[in-house]
Amino acid sequence: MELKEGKGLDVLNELKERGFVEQVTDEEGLGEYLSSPSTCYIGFDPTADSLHVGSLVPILSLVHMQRYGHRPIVIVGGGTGLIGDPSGRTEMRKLLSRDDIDRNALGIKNQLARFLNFDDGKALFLNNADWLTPLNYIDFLRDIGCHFSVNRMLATESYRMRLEQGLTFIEFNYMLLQAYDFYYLAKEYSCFLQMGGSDQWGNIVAGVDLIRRKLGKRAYGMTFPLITTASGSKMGKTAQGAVWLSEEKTSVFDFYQYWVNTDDRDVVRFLKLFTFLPLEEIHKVENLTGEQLNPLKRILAYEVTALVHGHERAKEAYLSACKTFGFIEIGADILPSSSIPRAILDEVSDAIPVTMINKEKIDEGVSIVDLFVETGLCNSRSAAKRLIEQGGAYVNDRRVVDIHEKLKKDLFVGGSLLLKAGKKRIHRVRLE
RNA sequence: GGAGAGGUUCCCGAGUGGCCAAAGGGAGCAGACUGUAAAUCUGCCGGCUUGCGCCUUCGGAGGUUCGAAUCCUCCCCUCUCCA
Repeated sequence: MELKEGKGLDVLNELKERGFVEQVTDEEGLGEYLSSPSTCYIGFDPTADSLHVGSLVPILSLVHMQRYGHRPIVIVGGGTGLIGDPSGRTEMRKLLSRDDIDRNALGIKNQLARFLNFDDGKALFLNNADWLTPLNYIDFLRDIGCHFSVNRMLATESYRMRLEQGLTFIEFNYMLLQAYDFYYLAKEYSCFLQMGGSDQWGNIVAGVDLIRRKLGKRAYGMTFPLITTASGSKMGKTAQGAVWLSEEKTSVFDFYQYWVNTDDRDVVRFLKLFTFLPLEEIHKVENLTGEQLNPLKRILAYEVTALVHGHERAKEAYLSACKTFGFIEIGADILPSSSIPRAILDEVSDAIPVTMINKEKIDEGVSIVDLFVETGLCNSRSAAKRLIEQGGAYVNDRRVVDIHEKLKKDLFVGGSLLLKAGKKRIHRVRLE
């Protein structure tokens, strides 16, 4: 990963131009802070063992920081995860066990290692359980609690919406703990910038205040906008659930497809947010409309997939999609920095998710309905039948009309067969 | 601890003894149209079944009844007011 030369304002400007910045506590001061190599941090909740598309913005902001020579710190909330952040929630979070949290933290760390360089302390991965669990309740109240005004806490957006629903005391403490994290990092790691989602504003500001009071130093906060799609839904949510960054949870092909299916209105915005393609190049394609956006969508999908899964896997997904949806020439002048293959390649690569099936089973013929269920393309046999009745089921690109159809061996061309649910969801079945 | 209100299928939300697998909306899925877009239109949208139909569901457990999401009892949970 190449390093960028530049002053603090440059990172800030790049982040702003790319749409990463919602709010900053003190823009001028922050610019100054970032004018020399500095440290910044973001906390991630260990609520699952994988991050999803929604976490991409925070992750990539840290990557930008590292590229400009700053030191990102990732905090995994091993301690705060035991509490549960009420921000942006209308219901209390499910409390996780310690084991769950530890396992999730590990998964998250492995994923982040794909994005950030953790060598030689260029980025740090810390677990706040290390300093939160040893805290003594009485000491904490006296040292930290005395700096917080309940009146002001209640006035914050994050708590106000919860006051209608009910808020437990354990959750009410979350803000103090996160503020303490920031204070601790400022003290121990000279980290004076915290970033986070817009729902974190209250927690971040609390930390900034605490640092001022305890250390007499100036700290900064920055929040990212909540990224929604043009049609109004949250990023990374589909009927199947979240779009995950881990291959086990969301196949590379599906991941790629998620991005190709981006709404027209979002394409340029997403190129800025989710790829590292130079802004000058993106500016040049900003005015493309209609069908011309298709190459951009493919590039967007390719680039994001490459960031998350690597170029090889991205290429496979891209070529698999081309096989199904057709190849279009992507001009060399369109976003030239992208390494998407621009010529027709006839490599035999395949990123379509695969299910293996026992050979013996096929001999007596396997029911088409069962196969759709087994591959996960349908949730139940009823759903599979419905799909067929509605004409959305395909075997090797032939529409299935009969619910009772049994698939025989001869349909397995070269030992494999292609199932489609609708026009976009594809699955391969191989004999073993 | 006391008083009241409430917990319905993915979400919101109707339903107060049979016509309820449960209105309506949203989300989602499929089809048509397209550009793997959006919008629109049509259909679907608990499970099993070719189908007649059968099974499971209305916070939980019991009960009344030929029959319960609807009535009764106990329990759990949430909210509001009071302490």
